[in-house]
Amino acid sequence: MGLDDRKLAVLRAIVEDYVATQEPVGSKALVERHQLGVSPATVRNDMAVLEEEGYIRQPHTSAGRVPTDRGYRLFVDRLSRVKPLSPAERRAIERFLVGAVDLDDVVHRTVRLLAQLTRQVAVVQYPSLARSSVRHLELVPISTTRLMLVMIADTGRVEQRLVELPAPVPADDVTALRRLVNEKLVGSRLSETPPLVQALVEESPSHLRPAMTTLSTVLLETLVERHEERIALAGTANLTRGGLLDFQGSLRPILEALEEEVVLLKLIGEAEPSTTRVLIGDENEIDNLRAASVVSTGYGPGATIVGGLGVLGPTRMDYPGTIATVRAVARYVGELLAQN
Amino acid sequence: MGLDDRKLAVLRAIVEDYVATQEPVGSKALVERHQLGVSPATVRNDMAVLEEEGYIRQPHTSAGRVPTDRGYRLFVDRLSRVKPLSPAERRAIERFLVGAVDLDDVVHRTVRLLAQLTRQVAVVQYPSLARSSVRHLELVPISTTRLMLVMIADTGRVEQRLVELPAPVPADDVTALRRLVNEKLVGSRLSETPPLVQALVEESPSHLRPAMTTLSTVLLETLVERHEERIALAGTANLTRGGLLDFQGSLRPILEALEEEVVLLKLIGEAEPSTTRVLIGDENEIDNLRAASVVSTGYGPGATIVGGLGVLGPTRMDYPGTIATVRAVARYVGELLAQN
DNA sequence: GACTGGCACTCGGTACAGTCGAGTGCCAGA
DNA sequence: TCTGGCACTCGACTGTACCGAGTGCCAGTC
Repeated sequence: MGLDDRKLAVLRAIVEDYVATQEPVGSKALVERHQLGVSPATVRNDMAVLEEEGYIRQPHTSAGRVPTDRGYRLFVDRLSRVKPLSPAERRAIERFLVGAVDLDDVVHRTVRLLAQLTRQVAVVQYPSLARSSVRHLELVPISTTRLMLVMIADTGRVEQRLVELPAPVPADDVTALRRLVNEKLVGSRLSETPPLVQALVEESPSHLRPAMTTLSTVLLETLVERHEERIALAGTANLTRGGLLDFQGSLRPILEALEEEVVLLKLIGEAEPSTTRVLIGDENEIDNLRAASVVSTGYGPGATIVGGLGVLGPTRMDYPGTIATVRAVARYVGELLAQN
Repeated sequence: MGLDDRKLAVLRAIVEDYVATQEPVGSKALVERHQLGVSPATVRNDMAVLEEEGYIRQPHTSAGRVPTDRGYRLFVDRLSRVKPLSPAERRAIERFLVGAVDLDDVVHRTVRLLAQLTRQVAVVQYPSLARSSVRHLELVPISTTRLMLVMIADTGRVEQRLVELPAPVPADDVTALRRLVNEKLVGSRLSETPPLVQALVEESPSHLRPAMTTLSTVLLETLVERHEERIALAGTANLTRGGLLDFQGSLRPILEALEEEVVLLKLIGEAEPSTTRVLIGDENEIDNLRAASVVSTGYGPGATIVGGLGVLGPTRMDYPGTIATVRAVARYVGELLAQN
């Protein structure tokens, strides 16, 4: 049972109108606003088919039609025309991102920009440590038995951990430790460090062995294994746009999900190069977000991906516009990172 | 026109009942639930006086009474009895905060704990740089003309900035710079550094002068002047408790305000030692938060204050319980910080 | 003078009936 | 295959009536 071109055009028109007006759209309004070249009655027949196929549905008998998740999916996959960014948006992006002083700043600006442009909830993942390389490791003595380990990654991320040494370590030894770890680890990807760290312990002179052992434990455990991912969020106030119509009036589950970093990471962290992922309503694995859609993509300097970013909004969302914006922002951020 | 003891008891009963039930409380229900020892008619007379004085009001003619902001204020100042923490809460606090590995971790755990215990929106300010001292400054060469400046503060905060040097600086000079800044600045409070930094530039050998000048600019501008405050937030989902009754159904302004770091800082950042500040509804200077109350206090190791924390909720809030929890959490966090 | 019981009154909430109109499905005809 | 027409459905809105919680007031009592 194929859908001919006109039926697809009808679906597209329904999606576009519903997204714009937020009201179920009827056959009459449809022919008035779009040049379909047929009468309302014909459109009604098409609608009946579309409904049977599960692309649209009627909220109640005497109302217009509303797209289903499946309808949005078809729309996104086959019907939406790419919407180029307006010059104003383009300018906004550039203006927003120049002058960022450090990574924190870049991420914060980006997430706000994204929230503002899409008028939805924006999420930006910090460059993943798993995808970073070590640029420098610093050991700062806090007391004789305590070191602050500072790792600077090539992506700009800086992580610090307190290391409790088993025994006091003199300043000279700290210098030696610093030299050793830097020689061995600088330049390598964090995901590849475990064997290197192992070797580091084995190769270190015996008087440094105990300290190096604790140090390596901290390194492995906190930086590599449970690789600390960070997330920035903005625009939650946008959830309240459209009154209580979106999310059927229960913001609760959405807000709860947004507080779980793990959930957010799942949403936007699994980015693949140069694809933009769109999850619509039910397609979402997280129950709390079944009423929402997510548009996400990866970003990074050049062609490599170091993290993800995206937005979350009602299924009734301007997909073409949102996709365009998300992509554009990701590209700009990538360029920005490439400069450093 | 003094309020005698019974009128105060009536006000207290109204506040307690309204907070518990979220429904306007009438004279009859009041005498049933509290041992006031008088008849409903008498209570009604008292209520009339309380209303005249602006402590309570009637949402509509045929309804019970509801406390006004002024009523809550009186309640908080003179009527509420301190509510000791339950052992369960006490245990929760301890359990939640042990095992924190670094400052980020402490702050995140704290803000979640606070949100969970009070069932409201929790805000925790990172230890303020203005109130921190320099523990160590590190310069990491990124390229010949770029340094990463890492400052470790005694409060555990670690800040990094990229420094663009006017001309290439050899490794030896970086070492010299590092030694100079550390000698001069370690141990001093950030708020007191400007004259020291000035001296640093003037005293530095001429071949280091240009680099030191840029370095000092970065130091002053980004770390001292617009001293970067950081904030953690949790529990926004709690805003949706109590349906749409609180905040008269418009979460919007609240969510917007919560996204503004400046606003949050104003709320909880102006902490004075050992006081717990309670801002009720209208008392709040921020228009968007006129429908909310804020309970905040300072925290820090020992008696010193390094930052603020607090919660935000509906004016209809369990003030005694919230105040007790906020204080307790602040105390525990202080102890935790003192250990480092 | 302070408290109480009684009573009339107010007014939001709910239930119900009636009307309106947008939108549909179906069918006969072009 | 499309179209115009028509009967039908059902949510939204309006107006009415009623109930009851809660009040204010007043006369009476301690």
